[in-house]
Amino acid sequence: MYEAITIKDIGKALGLSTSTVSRALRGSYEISSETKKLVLEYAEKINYRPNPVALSLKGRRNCSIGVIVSEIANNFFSQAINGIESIAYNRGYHIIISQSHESYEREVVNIHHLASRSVDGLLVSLSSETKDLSHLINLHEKGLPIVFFDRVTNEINTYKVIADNQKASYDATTHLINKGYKKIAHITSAVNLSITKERLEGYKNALTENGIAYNEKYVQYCNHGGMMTEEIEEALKSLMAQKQKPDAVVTASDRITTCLLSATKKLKIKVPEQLAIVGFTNTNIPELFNPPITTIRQPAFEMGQVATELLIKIIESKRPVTEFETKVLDTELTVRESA
Amino acid sequence: MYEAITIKDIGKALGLSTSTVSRALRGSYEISSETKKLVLEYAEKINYRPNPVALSLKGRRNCSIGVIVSEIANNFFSQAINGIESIAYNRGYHIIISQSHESYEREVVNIHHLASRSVDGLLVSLSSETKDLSHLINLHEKGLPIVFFDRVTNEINTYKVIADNQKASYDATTHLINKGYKKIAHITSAVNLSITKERLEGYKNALTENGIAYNEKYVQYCNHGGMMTEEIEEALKSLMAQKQKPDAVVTASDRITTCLLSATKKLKIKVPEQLAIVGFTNTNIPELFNPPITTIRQPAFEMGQVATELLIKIIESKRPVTEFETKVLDTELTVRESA
DNA sequence: TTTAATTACGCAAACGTTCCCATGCAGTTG
DNA sequence: CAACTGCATGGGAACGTTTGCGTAATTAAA
Repeated sequence: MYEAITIKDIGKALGLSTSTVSRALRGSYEISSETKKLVLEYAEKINYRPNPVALSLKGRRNCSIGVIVSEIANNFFSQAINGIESIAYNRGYHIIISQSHESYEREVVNIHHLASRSVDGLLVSLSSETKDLSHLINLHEKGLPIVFFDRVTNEINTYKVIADNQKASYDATTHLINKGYKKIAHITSAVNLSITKERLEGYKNALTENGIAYNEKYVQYCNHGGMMTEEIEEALKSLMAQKQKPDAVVTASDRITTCLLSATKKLKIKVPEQLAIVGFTNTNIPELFNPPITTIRQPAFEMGQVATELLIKIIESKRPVTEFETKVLDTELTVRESA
Repeated sequence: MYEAITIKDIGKALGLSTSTVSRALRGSYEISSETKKLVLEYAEKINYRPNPVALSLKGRRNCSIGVIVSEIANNFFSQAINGIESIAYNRGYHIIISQSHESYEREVVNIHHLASRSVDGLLVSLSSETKDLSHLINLHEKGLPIVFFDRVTNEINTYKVIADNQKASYDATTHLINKGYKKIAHITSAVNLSITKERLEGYKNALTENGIAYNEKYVQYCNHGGMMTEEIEEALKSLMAQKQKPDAVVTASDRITTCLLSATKKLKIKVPEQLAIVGFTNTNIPELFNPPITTIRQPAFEMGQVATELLIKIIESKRPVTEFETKVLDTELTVRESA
């Protein structure tokens, strides 16, 4: 279709073999500086670009990183992606973004696609449906560098970057308790996600430490993570239908928080009078909501940056990396009118 | 790195040549049905996946579509991408997303990267800095299918998908006029974008048709399209510093609208008492803002879908497509309290 | 029975690049 | 002057796949 300029064309034009041209372009010490200069200048002139597909076939790095998240249309992830890109761009890497839409099947398909297009590494935030990790374990065992962020797993030993979810929801819950709320509910994501567990843990700890009994009925899991508004609405209805209506709620994700606010409006529940809300969200405009919303903000951009740095570190490491750690970044609780 | 299963492995295991295996997998008529069955079953069994990199090298389609937008962290674009993906996924295409961050340079680099990874086609929404289109013209002339959406150009003859921007901002402006506002400002994106021109046109038309003089000073261009909050704040300050302060404003993009609302809060300008606002935005939660905001909503998801269908149509067309059209989709004005 | 057609398969080139292994030549050493 | 070294370069295989062409075996037609 496009007849791109190849190394052969250069060779032909200059009366050199392809091997010489290839070496000259890579600056091999074997090539005389005159020839190098000649080749380099000519290549520059005709605007030669090596064909990355051919490079991939030869098994060389192609300086691209695959990113898979559940949903781009989500403040947290889009900010994280911007962080990823900010580092990748500086280090000469391209990023290829893919979405799982919280579907296990799509996650598998997309990860295979990325791997088979021979990205040099993968930045992964798991879908909420994912329980079986064999697709990733396979790739990891074959040596593909992988770094997890936000939604991680401990079935794979590699670098992970997460927010201090446990502490964040502990603080949020404690804040509510200190404000005098006693019947605090928790609306959270799919039960098997790492973030769900961590956030639930913090919530529980805060309750028990303050002598409030943990009530299972106050915890609502949303398997679609807020992608479906009905789900949140159901959760809210189910909470408000209980004999002991909760007077506050800690929400565990970006979409859940905004959807919940929407749902309270729809069901005419007054915030914070009837129900106080403090939620995880990375919206840029929490103060514009009615009421301005008390938020737990994750350092999304920074998480993306850190994850990318770690990934590139593995990719560029001469020897296989075997010592990994999990970076835990601080969150930020900002109190506004909703709680 | 990963030793994937190749066609050779299958051949070796089955005592067949690679060509036979290849043909059997593609269902060639030259291969006996027994052999086909044998190969197919074995391939299935060992979970063979053709190497897309090798396929690309051979110049075959690889069923992937490159998408470039200015910014993912933008309701309009993330919804459009979801629309793109919904079609692509059904038709067996993968999408590779890239951001220009409104930078011409990044747009060029990323488009080259996508093209050189031999995507089958490109879905493009131009960056606000882009004036020179030679990078795209080149690819287009070489036969790479390209469809533009939202931010288009008429320098390239291909399919385009846009919202009816002219009508949308005409309607919005008319709505303000009907509400009694007379001093209507317009905060918009970079001056050279197609959407900017179209939206400005509608704004102007509404004014003149209602006997209101068009005032150049009431139009503020934001070259970063709302990516920088300061820019919007400056625009607002500059408007409010005029002798004849505007009493209403039509904002021309997602980020501009929310940033403007933020800025009014910061500068303690009451909406809609001191300044009415109606804006283009695709936020899912316009009713949650304070005040609930009057919006012009673009059919982002649908635009993505239509653009993708058209692109795949070009990609899969046997003969070169030469007749193109520009699809114009309706927008939706929803009146809320901000105007 | 000979010849032609058909079927079912293999060989090898090609895509663009890298890289190991020559090869030729100049200069140096003994 | 033979043997070696170092240098600059070329030849060609390899990566995984497709595909044009060739060909053996079988079958059908003459």
